[in-house]
Amino acid sequence: MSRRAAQRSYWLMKSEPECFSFDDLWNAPRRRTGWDGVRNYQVRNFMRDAMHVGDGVLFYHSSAEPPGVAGVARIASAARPDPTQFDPAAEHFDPSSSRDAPTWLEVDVQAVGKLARYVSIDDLRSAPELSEMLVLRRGQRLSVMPVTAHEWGVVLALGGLDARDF
DNA sequence: GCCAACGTTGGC
DNA sequence: GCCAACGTTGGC
Repeated sequence: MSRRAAQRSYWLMKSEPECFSFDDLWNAPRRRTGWDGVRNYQVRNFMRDAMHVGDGVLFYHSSAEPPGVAGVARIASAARPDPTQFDPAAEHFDPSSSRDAPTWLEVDVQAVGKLARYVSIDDLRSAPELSEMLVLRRGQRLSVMPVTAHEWGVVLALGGLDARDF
């Protein structure tokens, strides 16, 4: 069953490019990967309750020089248990989680478009229409956060893309 | 590398 | 359930 465009949600997802960049996603098999390692309850709840296949994703480079939106992606799967929580060798192993009642979730994210221009955090701050964007808010540390449909369109335009294509 | 912000932990 | 200590995030 298809979802109406009006129900589509948009997200900004942060990754440190030294760890995993948008180009890494673009070059991955089927241009997609499991977004594992989330260990924040609010983000877990976004994945569980509010994300849907087809939602738009602004792929944001944090701890980059400069930080900014590097590409466009989509949510490509429903939420499922994050396998790294069960792996003692994984960086984000969680010994308190069990397979019967997994604490942490992941979703698949798939790259769908390269930006014509990188949209730096200064570019975002300079756009009056983006003044309420959560990623620009002081002290905002969530690695995944919602973006409004309007902000989505403005950011894509700053990146040289037409939101109607995505 | 600094440090403000803020989520989590754990003693009480 | 309070709250101080601690750990992490992420821009600068």
